[in-house]
Amino acid sequence: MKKDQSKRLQQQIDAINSLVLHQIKPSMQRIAIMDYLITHRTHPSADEIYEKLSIGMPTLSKTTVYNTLKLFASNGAAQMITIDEHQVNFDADTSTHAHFLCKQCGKIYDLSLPELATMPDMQKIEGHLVKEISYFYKGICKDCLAKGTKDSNTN
Amino acid sequence: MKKDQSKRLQQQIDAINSLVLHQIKPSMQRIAIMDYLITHRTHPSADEIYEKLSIGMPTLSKTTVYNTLKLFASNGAAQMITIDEHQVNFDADTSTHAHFLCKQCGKIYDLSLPELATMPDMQKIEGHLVKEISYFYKGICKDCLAKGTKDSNTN
DNA sequence: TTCATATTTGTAATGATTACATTTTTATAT
DNA sequence: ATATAAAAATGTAATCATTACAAATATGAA
Repeated sequence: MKKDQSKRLQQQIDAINSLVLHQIKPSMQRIAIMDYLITHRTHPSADEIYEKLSIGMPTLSKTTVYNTLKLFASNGAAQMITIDEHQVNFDADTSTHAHFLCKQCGKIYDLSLPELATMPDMQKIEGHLVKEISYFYKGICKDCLAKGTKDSNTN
Repeated sequence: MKKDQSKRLQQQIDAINSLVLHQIKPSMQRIAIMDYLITHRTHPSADEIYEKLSIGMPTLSKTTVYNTLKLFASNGAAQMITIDEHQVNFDADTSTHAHFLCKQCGKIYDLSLPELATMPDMQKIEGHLVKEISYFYKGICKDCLAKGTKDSNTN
């Protein structure tokens, strides 16, 4: 229907705006990747993005996805999340917020921790110039806790 | 001299104590690895530990180092630090403290952030059970700032 | 000593990420 | 429009940290 199309279009525009805002020249691939990041708030990995996008964009190269995400990160258009020791994840939300990784299902959640947000960017801590901040939490997520409650919740 | 020897011995004992405290049966390799972690507060990687220890312990296997560090981490005897996207680093100090990675020299610093230490372990945040907490900061360290100040410090 | 179990070892995968050379696209000047 | 240079994307082949796995060794109880 018409509404879906115009919504899609608006999303594309949002992606382009974010690129331009962060001094990144838009291209088909960059728009597609940024769009994916904005519309999928699941903190995808490079490989995940590649797998999904290459369906509708068969010529897409995995190298392009890696290069583009690295570009996004260094221009502040995306956040690189190293919460999982096995792969890097990405987040289009570059505001300082915390992440929670469920050790059981592997899902990464956003956490809003208002008391931490008070720290301004680009400040010095113990003499070091801070450019990036990450708050990572790991454990068992709400959903997995609920599932596990059935019988074994002793540990 | 005598003093050095007794100091070394005390360090070994500290390593063993940490293992036993965390329900890890001591072995030559485990003691050596824990001892290395305690006496080298540089947040070494598995490979770094292997390279250094294998000099005085030629039969040591890299797999053992990896397995042992994983064991330490899951028993709370060491902290796994995923601040660097290229490799995992380890810290024998399991108290909740922050880490700072210098993007220029790659060194990892400990940061004591008193206001963050207030959060007790094992609490729930937004319904998720938190078991581990990591605070990561990245930027340019004190030393690199000092070196760089000579001429180019405009950016 | 003997058996069972835990630990270590060495080698061979695995798999995410990167290097690199080639091809394609884009922008600009003619 | 065309030529040309620069930027971006592509595909393949490395790299390299980490893990899987099977064999060897050490440990501890019976």
